[in-house]
Amino acid sequence: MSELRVRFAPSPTGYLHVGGARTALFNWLLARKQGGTFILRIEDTDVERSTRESVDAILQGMEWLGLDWDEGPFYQSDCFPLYKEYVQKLLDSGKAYKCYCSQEELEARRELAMKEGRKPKYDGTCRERADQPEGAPHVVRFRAPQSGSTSFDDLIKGTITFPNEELDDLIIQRSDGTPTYNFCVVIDDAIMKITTVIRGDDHVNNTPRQVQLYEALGFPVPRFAHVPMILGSDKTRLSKRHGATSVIAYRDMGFLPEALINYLVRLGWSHGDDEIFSREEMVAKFDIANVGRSASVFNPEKLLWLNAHYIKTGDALRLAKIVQPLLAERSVTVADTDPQLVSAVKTLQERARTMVEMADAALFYFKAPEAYDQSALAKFDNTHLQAVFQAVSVKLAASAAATAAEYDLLFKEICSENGWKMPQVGQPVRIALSGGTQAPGIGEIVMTLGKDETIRRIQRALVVVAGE
RNA sequence: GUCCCCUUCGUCUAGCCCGGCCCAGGACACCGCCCUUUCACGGCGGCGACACCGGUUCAAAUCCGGUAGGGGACGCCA
Repeated sequence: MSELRVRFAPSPTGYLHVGGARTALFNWLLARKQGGTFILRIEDTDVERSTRESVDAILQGMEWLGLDWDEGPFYQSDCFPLYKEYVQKLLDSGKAYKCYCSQEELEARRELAMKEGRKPKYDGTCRERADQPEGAPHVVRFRAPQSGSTSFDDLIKGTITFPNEELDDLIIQRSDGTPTYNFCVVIDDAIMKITTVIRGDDHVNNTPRQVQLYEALGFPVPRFAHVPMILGSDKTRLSKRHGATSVIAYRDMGFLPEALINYLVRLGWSHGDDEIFSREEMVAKFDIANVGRSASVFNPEKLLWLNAHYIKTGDALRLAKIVQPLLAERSVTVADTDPQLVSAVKTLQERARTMVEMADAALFYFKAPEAYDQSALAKFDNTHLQAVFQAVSVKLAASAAATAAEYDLLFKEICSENGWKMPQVGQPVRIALSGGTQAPGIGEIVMTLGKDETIRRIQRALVVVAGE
């Protein structure tokens, strides 16, 4: 039994998007589950469009998601001499030939074919050409079989068969001497001894040509698993106009990597009715056989729900480290291990769906309100407010309470001593402390703020109210 | 146009391979009720789907055929 070797092979022409991330995840999961090897390979044969920035962005995205690779990253651009060797081999054995048709000619023929309702494939003009004009610009084409059919067993979609007439002689080397994608993947996957190719389903049409190439080159054909696409809400291929598609953009919007991973793994794959998966559970339960055959729509609402779940159940110290820089952007300076910050995080874990929401909601803990929600304040008459603030100040100053529960008890006492109902006290105090009406429980706020700061804010509110 | 693939609630999906347990289960969203000092969390309930047509069968979401719809590919991009 041979050991599993899989790879993720993005082309560095943009950031890591959610579709690519899911493909990488499925590869990673299978490798981890079976104790195989996960390889990262950068497909940068298109020198024009490949950039260093994209490579960095992809690496950064993988790292953030915790998808670590065992070998690589390998760059196809480092292997050009190797590809050339194989092109020559094919040329020597007559399995490839030089084609002198110009791009303009090809373009024109393609358009004509389309217009006449024919398949716009290469017409084979140079296939049997005898003369080899010295120094004339040319590409190298693979001499593909023209009859019969080519098929492969897809681990997800089952057996797929293509009639060979549908496949034309694809270009394996450009006129500038660089190799093309379909040729390089085959060489690389063969040389890296990839046993299972897991990739997006937009590649199924390429697969029969690649199978022919493997055979022509004398390489064993790997197994294939084509995972369905991720679509936008209008059921077309997911793109920028559907909103964010970059993995890093989700990080910046305050999503936790485990939430995105959990969301992605459930998109197209399932394990009964399970929804929440830890990394370990995913690895243990993942099976390519349970990947669905149809495309799925990316649903940001569900991602948000998952994110809320992971914030709710996450470790407060770790979350504090994540909000801290967000707070800094909002000009709040606090150490990420500051007990007050950790306490603030704890009071917000059940209320924030993203870390950005948490940062915004935490602001009031570190900045006393500059203004109060007037319409909320207007629900109470001025003398009542003054009486409440007065009573709270006095009671607090004399109290030894320190926990949220003890503070809650203290507010209950204030209520019973003055014949007030809880909302009559809680709401004004909440406004005095946070400026608004939407905040954690009073006891939690007071505990997080500390007794002294609480009294200061109450006093200030008293002055403002009394001055009106 | 040609080829390839796909089709269960609005969305993600279970069930389909090995027909009956499915007048189809779970989750997100939505609606309602409860909990409650605000906002949330949570609990309970509701709404809501087998694309269509035909066949096989005592019985079909499940098997077979066709139709329609959707997606993808058709590049000296990957």
